[in-house]
Amino acid sequence: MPEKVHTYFGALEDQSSKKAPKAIPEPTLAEDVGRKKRRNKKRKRDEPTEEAQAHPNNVPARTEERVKDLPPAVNEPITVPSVSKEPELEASLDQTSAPKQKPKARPPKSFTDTKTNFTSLREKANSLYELRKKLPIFGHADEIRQRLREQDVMLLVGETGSGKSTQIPQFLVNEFWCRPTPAKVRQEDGSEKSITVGGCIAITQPRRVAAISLARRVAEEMGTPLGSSSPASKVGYSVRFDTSTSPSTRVKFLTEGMLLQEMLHDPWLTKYSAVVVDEVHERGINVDLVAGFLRNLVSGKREGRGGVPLKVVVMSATADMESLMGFFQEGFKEQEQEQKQISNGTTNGTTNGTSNGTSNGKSSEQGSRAITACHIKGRQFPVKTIYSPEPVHDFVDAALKIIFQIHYKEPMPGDILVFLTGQETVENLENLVNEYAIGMDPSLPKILVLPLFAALPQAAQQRVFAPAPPRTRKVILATNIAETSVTVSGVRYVVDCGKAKVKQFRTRLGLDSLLVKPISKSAAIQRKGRAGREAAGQCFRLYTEKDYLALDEANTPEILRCDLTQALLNMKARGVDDIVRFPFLTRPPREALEKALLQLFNIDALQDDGGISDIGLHLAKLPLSPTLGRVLLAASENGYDCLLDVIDIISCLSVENIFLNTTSEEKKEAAETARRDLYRREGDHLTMLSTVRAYAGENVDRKVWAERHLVSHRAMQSVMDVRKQLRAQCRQSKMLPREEQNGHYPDPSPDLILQSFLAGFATNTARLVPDGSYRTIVGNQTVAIHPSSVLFGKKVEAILYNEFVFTNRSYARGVSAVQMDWVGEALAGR
DNA sequence: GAGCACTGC
Repeated sequence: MPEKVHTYFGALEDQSSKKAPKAIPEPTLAEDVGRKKRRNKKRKRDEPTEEAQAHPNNVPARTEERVKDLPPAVNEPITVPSVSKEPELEASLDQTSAPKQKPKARPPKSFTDTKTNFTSLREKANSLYELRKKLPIFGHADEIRQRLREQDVMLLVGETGSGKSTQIPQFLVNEFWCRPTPAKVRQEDGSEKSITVGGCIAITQPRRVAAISLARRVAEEMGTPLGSSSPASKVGYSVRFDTSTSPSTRVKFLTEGMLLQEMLHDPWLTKYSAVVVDEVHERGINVDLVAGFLRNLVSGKREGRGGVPLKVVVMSATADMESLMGFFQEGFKEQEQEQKQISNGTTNGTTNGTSNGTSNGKSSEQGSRAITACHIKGRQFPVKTIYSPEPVHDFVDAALKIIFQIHYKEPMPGDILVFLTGQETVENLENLVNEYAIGMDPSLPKILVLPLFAALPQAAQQRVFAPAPPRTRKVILATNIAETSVTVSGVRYVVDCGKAKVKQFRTRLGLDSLLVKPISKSAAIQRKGRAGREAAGQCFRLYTEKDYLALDEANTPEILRCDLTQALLNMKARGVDDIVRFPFLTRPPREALEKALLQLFNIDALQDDGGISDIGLHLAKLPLSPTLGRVLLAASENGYDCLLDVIDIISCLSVENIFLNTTSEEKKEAAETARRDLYRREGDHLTMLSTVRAYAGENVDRKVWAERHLVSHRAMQSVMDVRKQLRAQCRQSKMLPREEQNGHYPDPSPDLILQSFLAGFATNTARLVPDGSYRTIVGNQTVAIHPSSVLFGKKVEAILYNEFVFTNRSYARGVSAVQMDWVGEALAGR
């Protein structure tokens, strides 16, 4: 039986004690994104077939007559015969609180599509509607709409399974405030310009897969084609390398990074009537920036939107709403104070209607200035927690015992998901389980061990999603990837080691460290929840209850753990002059901010007065770290050939490792032989270049080529995507000639290439000292060349490195040999 | 002698 669904709404009455309807598993977000072209082609091929299968009696319509009488894209109702009252459809008709608008005052653009089978799309949508009605959030549609009519900012806690990500955009899309609105904005020269503001809802997601699969699901539910597949499509998405929207798009799922990028070009987000920020609790650095910019946008005078409000919905799965509430309130307060000062302090009624954490909306004199909050309980089956009675020293060993204990005692079906720290522990445990399984009682069900980590080739990852063979229990050994990015169905038992590898940037040393640390309570709860998606489950924590209680409440926000150079560049490019006054959701330490500013000065991204330079503006628009972007600009001054070569290398540096890890001795030797013709004695940078050139020049079968050279085909596909994007961007900004010359590339010039790199990485250098070790030139830290480098074990005058990381010791990764006088010149030039 | 997870016009 499902747990009781308990739902309450702000300060309103408690509606608990309703029984939950039968759970519907959310669509899994685990599907492979694949490559853009392949998917786009596939989608076009597959969709009609899928529909035909779903409705065997429905002959796919070729006809135009069905299509031509479709209403325009906006306000097109889906007829739901069995439902007497569908709140969503009434939204645009309900004018009790909305200002009256002539229905056809400004008819939205209509685009016709003669190819899509709209009838079958609608039938699908109608059948999905029955499932939507059962989502915990569904009953609150009216209330949510009502509140957002009155207020601009809403905070929504929606637990896993509440349906918030798919339903909220549908609740809002037909609201009167969500229509394109004509507005006048004052331009820099003082003249007025007429523009259209709004009409579209943006929903941000931290991950690409989530953005794409949510868009696909919402398109189905709304009975509209997806993205660019039809000009009449109302739902689209936008992620790097893959944007699929149409002229009629009204609901757009995008990654946080993509929204930031859009904001660089359109700071007032004039396309949007609302921005829904989903999964804020994950607190990636991009979501912090988005939140800061949005706060400035809603609490400011909206002059760039001609005064048209922007609605902001901030959604989180965990209940830490107080800090968010305070965050947005402060923005409104600051603005009130400013206005007070302007109007000489004679305004009245400045009390904010949100003092006790909730707002009843109507009473607030600030109207749209108030913030409203609501909490929707999720749908989750109960999960029993079993703690280790004693502290555990070896969690691999402890996990092994628990896995077999579960397997012997617990009934089938019920797969086991084990959370470990990394590839190494996963592979160790994999071997152990397989060894023990050999001696298992043959009358017992079999065990199928499946590793799952990001570096695993795609095909191996997919095995995890296949259902277990008969009489077999799946044991999935996963890293953090299974905590948020990937949902595995069939899991009823979770084993949680309580640890994860965490990356932490140490400002003072300019060093990234990757260390095993205890997870937070909210991560522990998230892991546990993975056992209760489909039925009641159990979670075995390989730590004591006391240890659990001592854990941090939430994960450390990324903004406190990473290099801030890129974030600050983005802010500067958006015209934030005073970084210290920027509304940070969590303020990073002053030292970290200063260090990042210094770095931006060092690469000429800022002028002496702290304002952004032309170089900085250019860098902000590149899909690269500012440092790599600087290298690209430097290379462009060394001629087309150098720039093309540097693009190839930068493309490699901005994706995961392109060389496959070799585990066995045997493979290692094979790899050495296979890769010998790729290795360059100048170092890793030139080795990457020769690899990209060889891969790109392979016309027969790149996959086979990659396998033979023990190069990751998946990584190389990303490299080619980045390379293409960077080349296109360089052509656009005239750094490369318009035409792509597909000719023969001359031999690279290692000196020019490495000198270009020094323009961004002059401080990432080390020299050989008499004892045979390397010391950083700035800071005099000892650093060792990473074993994955082609220069590992070699001694050269000086090295340039891409990354300085600490695991067991300090390593330089991505290393090339440079001359000391180049380094001297690069450092003197600043 | 070694590789947590995400992400970008």
